[in-house]
Amino acid sequence: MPVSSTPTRTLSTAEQRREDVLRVAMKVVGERGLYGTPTMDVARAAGISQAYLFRLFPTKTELFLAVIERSFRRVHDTFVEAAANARREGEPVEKAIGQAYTDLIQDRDLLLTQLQGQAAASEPEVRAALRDGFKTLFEMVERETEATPLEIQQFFARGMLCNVIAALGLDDVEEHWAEVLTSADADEDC
Amino acid sequence: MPVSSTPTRTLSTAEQRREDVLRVAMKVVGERGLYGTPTMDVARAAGISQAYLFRLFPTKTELFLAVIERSFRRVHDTFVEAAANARREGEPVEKAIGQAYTDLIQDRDLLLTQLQGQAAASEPEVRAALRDGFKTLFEMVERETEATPLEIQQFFARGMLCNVIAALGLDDVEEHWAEVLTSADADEDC
DNA sequence: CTAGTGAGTGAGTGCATACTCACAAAATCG
DNA sequence: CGATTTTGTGAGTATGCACTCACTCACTAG
Repeated sequence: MPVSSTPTRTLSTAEQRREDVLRVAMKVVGERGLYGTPTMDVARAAGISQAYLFRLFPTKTELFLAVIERSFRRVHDTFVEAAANARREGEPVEKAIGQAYTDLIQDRDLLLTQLQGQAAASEPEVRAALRDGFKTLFEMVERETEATPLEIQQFFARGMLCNVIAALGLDDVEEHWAEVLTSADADEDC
Repeated sequence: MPVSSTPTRTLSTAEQRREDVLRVAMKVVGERGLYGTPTMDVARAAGISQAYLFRLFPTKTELFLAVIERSFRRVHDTFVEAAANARREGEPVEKAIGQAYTDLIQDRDLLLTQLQGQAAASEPEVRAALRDGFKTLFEMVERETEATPLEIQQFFARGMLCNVIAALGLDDVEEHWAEVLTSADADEDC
């Protein structure tokens, strides 16, 4: 384990590479999921050989799991940071969370990754990772906000709706039904 | 096209077979989706040869599309029927829809099929079928109920949450977070 | 009966793809 | 410097799977 190395380096460390791979893997895997994405596509997108991809992640499933975990971590960290900021500034945490939320749903890859994870939940390891991710997320929201159980449920429900909005590309559909489903307004007119 | 045939028949008509196949296909396809489900599995589950499966559905994608359409049709018809019944009995349509809803979410295969459809939405034909299904569903709900746009949005959002609850099997998880997410209560205590 | 049609299959074919291995070159260590 | 570790690859292999083809058999019309 090289620790005291010179900063000039043309090769990456494996850890760095893994991180790079995961970032681009979220794009590729988000489209077609665990079963539909050839490892070759991931390798190509990451700019490495397929052989080396398999050295970084010994199995396709493990790569997929890492993608999912990264996806959850991103959501989690974003919320925690927003809440911490709000608290430090003396602003309402609810608002901050709301803002973090609208930031996150801009990230199409993130939403698609979530969806693909759920679709592969028949794989026990994947299901376990998803349950764990949701549990952590849930408890964080419960801890950081004053929201009631019903509100939290609605919060997550809305998140799931965002996933399918991303998958169907409803943002670009200019029809009444699509606009109602995608609308983010809090006001309710009769 | 045999129309005036005797009712004793050991072979099925192709139409009948197709329907049979779709019914069992919802089970199989719901687990692993378009890319993850070998056609052989569907054929075996339906009790026919793979060769004949391909005569009934010329391509795997077309089979998948048929599954999705069937899935949407089931949801649609259930709601329409419930609404019609309620109206005939002079009962509130909202309640009837709510009841139809809780009936539908008992059908795990149906929910999983929906989720798998969404996960395969990068396939243009699939995406088109999903958009069409949602549009039809949306307009039906809008027509049959008095719900506000926000309510309709929440209605669909909750449907999406049900899909992932089914996928993760949260009904069987006896932990606080899972219970809150799966709870169907309308009452909100402080 | 015979001829024709539609249900149904066994046994492939060819290609995609998860995973491996033998090897090269760069970095680091002593 | 040479020895060792670590990043990285080209060229496989073996299996799984979508789709095909040449058939057989059940049924019906005439």
